Amino acid sequence: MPELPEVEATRRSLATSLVGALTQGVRMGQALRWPLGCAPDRLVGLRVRALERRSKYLILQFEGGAAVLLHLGMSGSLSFVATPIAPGKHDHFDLQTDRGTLRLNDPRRFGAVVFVSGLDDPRARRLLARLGPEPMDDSFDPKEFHAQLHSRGAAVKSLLLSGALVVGVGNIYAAEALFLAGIRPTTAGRRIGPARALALHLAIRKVLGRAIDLGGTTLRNFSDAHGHSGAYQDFAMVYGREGLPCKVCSTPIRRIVQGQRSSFYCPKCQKP
DNA sequence: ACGTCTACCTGTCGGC
DNA sequence: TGCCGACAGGTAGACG
Repeated sequence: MPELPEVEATRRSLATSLVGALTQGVRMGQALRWPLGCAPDRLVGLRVRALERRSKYLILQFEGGAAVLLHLGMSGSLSFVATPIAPGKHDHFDLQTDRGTLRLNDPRRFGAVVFVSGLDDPRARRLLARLGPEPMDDSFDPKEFHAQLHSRGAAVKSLLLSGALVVGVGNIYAAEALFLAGIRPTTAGRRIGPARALALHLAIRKVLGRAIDLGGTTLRNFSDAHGHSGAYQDFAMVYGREGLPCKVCSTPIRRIVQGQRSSFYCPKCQKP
């Protein structure tokens, strides 16, 4: 589920409730992608200082420097409620605070909750230090983006998903941004000139920005921490629309597989 | 260094 | 009704 807009929607919906809260207890369900990295008790008695986001990781920072990295994987979502109901089959992490309980529900368990003593902790660095630029930051520079694209032979879709050129773009928004930029997902990075690179740079920001404003995309079960669904799926131009007419030119949308993932594109609007 | 593939796990849906 | 395969929003790590 969650790409950058969904993670950001989650962060925004949680920040007010969590910042300043005091942790009081932890409940673990089934194992997630990685072990927590500390005894659960270590998470009790900490004051939340901030809730940040880097790429698709949420970073729950505590006073004193410790932090919890949260990743939602493919199927994770967070909720925050004053008085939680009994945990269900897929509720794998509860963090109880004096203001309510933060709960991670993740049926596929590709998500993760990792405790680190600080952001310079090796475990944190291994996950965060090598990430590409944030799409909405100045560090995501159009000229550098073009230079990186131009130096690679792989398909532009794969390059977007790799997180090396820019982070936060997943399978849905890669398809949507490439449609907006008029570029086929199979186009080799090195075949993309400055003008198309600039168009793609703009398209990535536009698509992600719009999706953030709409609270993300809800395909099956994503919702923010207060249970609100996203609305971006109603505006998708190509994702999940195989065989349906292109909203611009009516040509049927095609689906292909790249790197074991579906890609959707309009063969007329998007040029090789 | 780069590009590609595997593995992790559960649920849902369509076809027979 | 049940079985079976395809597919689903991510990504670290292994391999050539």
